[in-house]
Amino acid sequence: MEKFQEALLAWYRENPRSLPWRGEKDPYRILVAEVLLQQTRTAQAIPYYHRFLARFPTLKALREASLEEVLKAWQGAGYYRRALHLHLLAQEVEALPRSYAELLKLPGLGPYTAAAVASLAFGERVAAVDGNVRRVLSRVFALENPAPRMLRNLAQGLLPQGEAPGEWNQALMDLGATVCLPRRPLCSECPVAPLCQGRVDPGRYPGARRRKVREEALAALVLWGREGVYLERLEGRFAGLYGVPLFPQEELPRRVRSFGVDPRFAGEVHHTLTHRRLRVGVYVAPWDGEGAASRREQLVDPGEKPLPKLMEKVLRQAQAFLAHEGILPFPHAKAHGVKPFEPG
DNA sequence: AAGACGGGGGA
DNA sequence: TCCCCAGTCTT
Repeated sequence: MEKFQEALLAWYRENPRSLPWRGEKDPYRILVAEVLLQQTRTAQAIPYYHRFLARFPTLKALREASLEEVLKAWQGAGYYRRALHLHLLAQEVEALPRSYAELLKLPGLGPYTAAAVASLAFGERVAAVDGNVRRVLSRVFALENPAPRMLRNLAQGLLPQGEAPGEWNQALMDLGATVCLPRRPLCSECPVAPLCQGRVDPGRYPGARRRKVREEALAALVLWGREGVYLERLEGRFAGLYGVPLFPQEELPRRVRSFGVDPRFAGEVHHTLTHRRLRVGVYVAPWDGEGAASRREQLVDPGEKPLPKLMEKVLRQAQAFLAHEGILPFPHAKAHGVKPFEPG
């Protein structure tokens, strides 16, 4: 496999991607990049990388911030548990541990991220196996459905002796990201194509994972007043973020009764998650919190809270409806701009 | 082993 | 539409 290593390293020296965290030495900044990159495309992660680090430049700054501030900086990036784990981790350790084994114990760090940080920041000889590496190795060795364990062993055995482990890991990932593409790989440009056992049928390796998408009918209740909208801290899905009450469609009558309101239908919004298609009926009602003193203080400007994209859609829909009806919108209306109301 | 967890981009 | 992304955590 020496030829494989030489060919890939030679290619990488000529074709490295230019990324904000390339050449970065600060383990904390490397960690933030790697966590942001979990299940997230590089192009999507880059703006958040800059935003997050501008706000929390050091582990200490992150530690001293509130969870809500951290989530606010993460808003829009998705998989919000990542932000929670980063904040948690900052409380747990004074400084980042320097070994793979210790890094693996931290919340939010699995085999990939621990290996990436250990190799990139501390030069440890551990292979980082992400989706790119999985795809590259599956093709090179014609593996249709390799187990994570055997893939890690395989990658570990491939680490070259004379090369910095971090460089090697990045070389493998760059190849996957720019040449060994999921669909229609650019085999004619691939430095290891002559050694690739899967080249005859790249689409076969690794085999496709199928996922079933289920539909969910929900209702959102937008209670608005002069001071803002009634928001609560969400649990389960979008845990830690804020939003208007969201529940299964069939619970609408019960929830309406419990708030003592008489809402109007403001339209529907759709939102897709990895394994779910959400169809959300938006219902709006004026509300001043009367008869529910404990809730009155929850009337806030949504712009101040970390909201998931779904809630932004819901609020936009509600606000468009109110504008269409000539009703005074809630304070945050201007922040998002008013879109024409579209019935149905 | 399977499901949950966001959001977006490319074919 | 479907795929899947520099994955991790929980049943």
